[in-house]
Amino acid sequence: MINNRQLKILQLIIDDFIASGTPVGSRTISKKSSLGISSATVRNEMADLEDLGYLYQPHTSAGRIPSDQGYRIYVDSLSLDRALGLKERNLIRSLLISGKIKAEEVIANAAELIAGITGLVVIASYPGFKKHALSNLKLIKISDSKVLLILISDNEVVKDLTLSFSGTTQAVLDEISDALLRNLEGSTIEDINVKKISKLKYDLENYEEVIDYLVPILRDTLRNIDEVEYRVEGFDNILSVPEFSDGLKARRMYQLFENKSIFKDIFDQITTEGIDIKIGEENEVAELKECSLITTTYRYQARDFGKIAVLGPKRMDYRGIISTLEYVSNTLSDIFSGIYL
Amino acid sequence: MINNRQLKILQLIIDDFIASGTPVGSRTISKKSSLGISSATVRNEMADLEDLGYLYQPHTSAGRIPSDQGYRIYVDSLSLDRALGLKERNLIRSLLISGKIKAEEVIANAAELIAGITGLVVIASYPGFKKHALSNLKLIKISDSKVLLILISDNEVVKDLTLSFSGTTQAVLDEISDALLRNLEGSTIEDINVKKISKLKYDLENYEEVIDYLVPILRDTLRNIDEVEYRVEGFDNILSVPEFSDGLKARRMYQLFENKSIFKDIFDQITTEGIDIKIGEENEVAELKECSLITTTYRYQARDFGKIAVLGPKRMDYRGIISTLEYVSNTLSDIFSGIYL
DNA sequence: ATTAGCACTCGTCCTATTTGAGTGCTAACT
DNA sequence: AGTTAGCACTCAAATAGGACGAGTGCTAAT
Repeated sequence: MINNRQLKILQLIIDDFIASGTPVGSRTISKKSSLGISSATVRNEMADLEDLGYLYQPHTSAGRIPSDQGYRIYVDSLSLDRALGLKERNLIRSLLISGKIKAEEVIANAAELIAGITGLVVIASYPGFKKHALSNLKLIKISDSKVLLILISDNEVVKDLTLSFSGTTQAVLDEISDALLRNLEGSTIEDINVKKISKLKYDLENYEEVIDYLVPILRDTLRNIDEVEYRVEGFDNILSVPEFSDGLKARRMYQLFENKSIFKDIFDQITTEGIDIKIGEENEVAELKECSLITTTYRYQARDFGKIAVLGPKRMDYRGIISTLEYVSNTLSDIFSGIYL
Repeated sequence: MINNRQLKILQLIIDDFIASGTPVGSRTISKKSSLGISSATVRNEMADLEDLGYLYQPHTSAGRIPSDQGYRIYVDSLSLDRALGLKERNLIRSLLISGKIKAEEVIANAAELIAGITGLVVIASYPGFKKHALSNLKLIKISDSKVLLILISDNEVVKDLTLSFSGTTQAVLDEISDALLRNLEGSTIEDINVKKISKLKYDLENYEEVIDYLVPILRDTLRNIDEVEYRVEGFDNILSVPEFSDGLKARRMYQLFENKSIFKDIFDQITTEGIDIKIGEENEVAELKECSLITTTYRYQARDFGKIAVLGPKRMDYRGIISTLEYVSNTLSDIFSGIYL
């Protein structure tokens, strides 16, 4: 299929293209390569590599550019040994263990760090909420017509929701809160349904009316809780990437990120644990077919994962990004498993 | 100083420049104007207007562009009668009264609406928190080591803060919450100090230790509550504005908005109530000296105001934006005063 | 005071022309 | 049989040169 020398040449071409962004010619490779090969030979090999679909020419008299397939074989053959030095590792770890309390903040911090290192956009997902058990709950009076509902899950995620709810006192709300919690504690959010809520009536005989009023509001509210939340860091980086810096493309990217549902699409295509790489057309999300996406998962609790993705042009530093992402996600897993407490 | 005809010509030039974005020549004005004036005459007047500092030429053989001073006199002479038709007013009002519950959502909604209408960036500030009285408070257990503090002010703003706080039960937290509220209710957030919190000890004899632990945490937390929060809508619009659409400028703008403190600077320069217009160099914020900023205030409660600003290139539709902003802020004031309940 | 007319300026657009980085192919070399 | 020197060829990008035209300022006539 592809012989050793061809692979070596392909790697050199891609390395050069990633660095320069311009099509790579045979002479450049001939000079660089330690193989002691003339440009004519390189030309012959390049022609073969093009026939195999790993390279293409933007126009006849230009150098070569890697195709998605070319990037793929390049990435698969990448060696990650010593990609990250001890210094870098220590720096990353110390920046991750920065004393943030909330899981959200830790993740946001990590995403920002990766964005800084890679100069690309980072998308992170927080652990889910719907699939976790309710561990605490409180209704708090905001005003005569509004009540705040606070939900806390056993993975320490906090949700607050404002309900329209009038004519009550905090004392009554406290009683209702206690009763709700008694009945719902331990249920997962998605298991909380009308039946469970309605049972409260037996528990709170004096407040039947209030319960009747509250049930439909609560049901609708719970139904609309998002399963996962997302965080984007380093969007501004993309505005400096030549591939995206014209106004129209930048705007499309911005608008893409405004609709949170895109993040679900992006992450749902990743089914494996650990590092996953989607190059160009390999992406199922249409808007990202000009991009590469490197994703990793971090372990949050026993069986719960969050994901972190780096998004950028296909021409990106795969080696560095993979190593960084791998190290950060491992460190996050350690942090959440309590190793650094 | 400047005579009637000169003003008229200046207005025509600026109208044309706002619409076209290209320097305006004497022939264009001569044809458009109802004054029945030849291009030569217009040229003479234009030369005078340039001497007066209202116009300038980007290069010798080009038409004229308004200076900041020119925009200023143009804006000051603007008539706003019937700038907004009944249809538009009704549409705006109906979109504002969209059944949102939270004040934050109402404002975000309004900002988005204005961004859509004007095609520019909108920055809105929510009413403050520190200067309002505390109306409700609750400590909620998140996990063994974390507690959530919910603060509600009498202007219905909700703040939630996560505290590091271990080894307690919800029952204890409820008692402490009640005691805290008894002592602090009605105080403004900025008035809550160590002395007030410490008095709790007399109220909660059994929990001295807990209180000792809580006091410094609470004090630091309260000190760090932001006075005002901000919301930006329509940032993507700026990516389509020719004046800002190159990558570097767009990135600078994005980064400018990432540091929330810039919003304080932007709004602090506005001291008047109602519509305020800052054109180019009139802006005290250095990064906005190429922009125009139109701000308005809306009344939230008796003596509390929020602000909404439209930010864009100096070449913007002042008339339309001012009218829209004025109408929206008035309608918001009405909504918050309860007229539409 | 206004305007027609004219010379002049200068950015923009269009059209060669040149340049140079690159290719593919062939024939000679090892 | 694989490698390489050599050469003709291609084509994007850079350069140079007009021509164009939108604009000005000034002057002289109305």
